[in-house]
Amino acid sequence: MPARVKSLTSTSYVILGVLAKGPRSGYDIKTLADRSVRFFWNLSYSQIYPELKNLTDLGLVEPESADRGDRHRTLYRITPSGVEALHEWLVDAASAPLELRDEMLLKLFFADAMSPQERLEHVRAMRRREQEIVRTLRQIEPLASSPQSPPCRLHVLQAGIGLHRYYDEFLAGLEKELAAEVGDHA
Amino acid sequence: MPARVKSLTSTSYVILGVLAKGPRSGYDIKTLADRSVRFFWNLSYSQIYPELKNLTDLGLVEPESADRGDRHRTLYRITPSGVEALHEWLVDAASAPLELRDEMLLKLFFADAMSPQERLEHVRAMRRREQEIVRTLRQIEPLASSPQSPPCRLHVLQAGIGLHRYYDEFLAGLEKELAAEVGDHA
DNA sequence: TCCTTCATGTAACTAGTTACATGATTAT
DNA sequence: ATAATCATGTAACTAGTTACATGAAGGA
Repeated sequence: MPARVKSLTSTSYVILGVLAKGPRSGYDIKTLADRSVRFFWNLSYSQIYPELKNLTDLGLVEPESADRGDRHRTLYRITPSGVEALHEWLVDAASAPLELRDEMLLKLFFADAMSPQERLEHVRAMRRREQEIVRTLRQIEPLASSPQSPPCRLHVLQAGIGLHRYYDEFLAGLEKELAAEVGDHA
Repeated sequence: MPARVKSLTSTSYVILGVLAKGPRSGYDIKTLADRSVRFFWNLSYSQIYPELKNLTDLGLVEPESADRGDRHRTLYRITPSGVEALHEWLVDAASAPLELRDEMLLKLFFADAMSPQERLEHVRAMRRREQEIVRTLRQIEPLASSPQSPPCRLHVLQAGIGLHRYYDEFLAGLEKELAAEVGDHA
């Protein structure tokens, strides 16, 4: 008797999508997700392990023991039903909304309650953050450019790099404007 | 004896930020947020009303009855402690991470399991979504450009418009590439 | 009369984060 | 030795969504 089974969420499909390339452990899934989808869909261990159980109950993945010495390890393999479920989700054209949450942009929105100097410092902090994200994404680029990796992976990475570069450039314009106001040309 | 008080979240500060302009009802806060911060920080009634109580317990806002006829109505006014709390949050330079969640980008990431035609259709759906967001944001522009509105409001709106326009342009390039592949020049 | 807007809230659920807990293997 | 990586999970909490529930005022 299977445990009460939950329906699938985007997180479930991320896991199925990763497993579509071959059997992986929960740990592998986390590592791979951190190097790819993390920037627009983050996963944590406390979501992955329970979800692997749920997918097993639904017959969409199958666990297989793959211990290495005393270290116990379970690989999960996607089943034909799993492949089917993944494909159904993929081709569903229902347009999900983009969700953006940016506390720093929120602060910028209320920045009239800050001094011009504080505003300027805030925009600079935002720029540092964006530049850091771009650096991180660029480090992944060689992986996504390899011939084993399908082109869509690189497309998505380039979208991410482009968006964060655009954001930084926008903030650069704003920084200039605010710096002129303050008389700070650092 | 105040109820158990929760500490402040970004959502609390959005409410304080709105109330900094003057007393508002929960309903007003929702309406204003929907026309401004919604695109990078969404609020729902079921967050607003309990949070107004919490902020009251903390002494950061004060309720005042402002019934209109038989329709009962409570306005909340920010207190000096509330203004202080808002300012402390604003100037805290701790760089919060940007959170982006985009299920459609997720599908694009796994698009190698789709046919080229399906991929193309997906990118077109994404473009329609981005164009719709840009249209909505542009409708807000006159409000944010008015002299009563501080410049930071307009800056944030322009950041949003720019980002979504950039996203659409990126997808346009991708669409072109995929259309050439499929031999579809619609 | 009927629809929209104004107005306030709760209950139940779903999703996600953080902290905790453990221990083997591999590289330095 | 010891630090990093591999490996798996739970418990408690926090945040957020969806559905429900109600009703007055104002405009068409």
